Amino acid sequence: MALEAAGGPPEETLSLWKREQARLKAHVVDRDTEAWQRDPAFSGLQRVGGVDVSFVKGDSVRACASLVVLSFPELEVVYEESRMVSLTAPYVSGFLAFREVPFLLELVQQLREKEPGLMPQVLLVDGNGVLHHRGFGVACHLGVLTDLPCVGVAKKLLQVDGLENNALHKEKIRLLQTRGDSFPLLGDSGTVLGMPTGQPSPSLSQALRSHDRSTRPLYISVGHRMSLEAAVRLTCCCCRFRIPEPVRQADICSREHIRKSLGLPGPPTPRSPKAQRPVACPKGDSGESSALC
DNA sequence: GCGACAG
DNA sequence: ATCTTGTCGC
Repeated sequence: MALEAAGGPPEETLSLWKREQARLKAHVVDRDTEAWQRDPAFSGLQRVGGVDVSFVKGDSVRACASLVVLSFPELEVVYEESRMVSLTAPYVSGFLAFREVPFLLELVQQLREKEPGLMPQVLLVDGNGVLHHRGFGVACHLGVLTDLPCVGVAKKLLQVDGLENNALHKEKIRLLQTRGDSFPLLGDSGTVLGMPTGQPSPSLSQALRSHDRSTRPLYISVGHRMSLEAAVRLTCCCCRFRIPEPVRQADICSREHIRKSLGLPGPPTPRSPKAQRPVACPKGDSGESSALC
């Protein structure tokens, strides 16, 4: 029947999607637009949002989209909303936004209507920003459509623009010693490649060690309305563990929602005997890396 | 044919 | 993304 399970979306669809990405890309702002973004302590920043989509195990359609808002710098959840959704678009590398963004957008709009005072001042998005085949990943996409500052936070390196997770890259990762350490991801487009409209695209992404006890880096890239420097610094300030709290809480939230909606076994009440501590941020520089908070 | 492939 | 308990370590 009308199942395209075999080879993914038809070429025609991908072509439309590419055009849409190119159109929206023109609206991306890859620099700081807010005063707090340039402040060494992020003074003025009070709410950081996170979004995520989790999936139902054996189901390729049902999923749960979540939006959470955390106070800053305490990182306490002040808002959370989850919604079961029916996915329409399949996952295709380079087109993640067409699968997830429509639902995330709905969550943001719902918040805008019902609790405008809790609107986050920035969104951490699970996935890439400008570190993308065409320089327009899901974090850019959501950023432009919501006009909110966004940061792309990916757990794996998307090997585009000549970037490779090879021995040299792994060696650079090994040199990241403490949280806040990072190195720039330099693609080929710095020379001639890159986008048609003559976008120079200098390193707009970095590999970041987000936690002292985590070897695997995060790949941070500009989403919208924020500089890479601020994006990396902010991400680090949001990390109690390897994954920044806003994204981590959104993930927990969506998975929990799925469990409930499936009427599953009792949720193991996670005891929290410890009082939560405010987040401490990285200290002075080391080599090419820098981080202040 | 082979390798790559954010979530 | 998801499949998964116990386990090793601080």
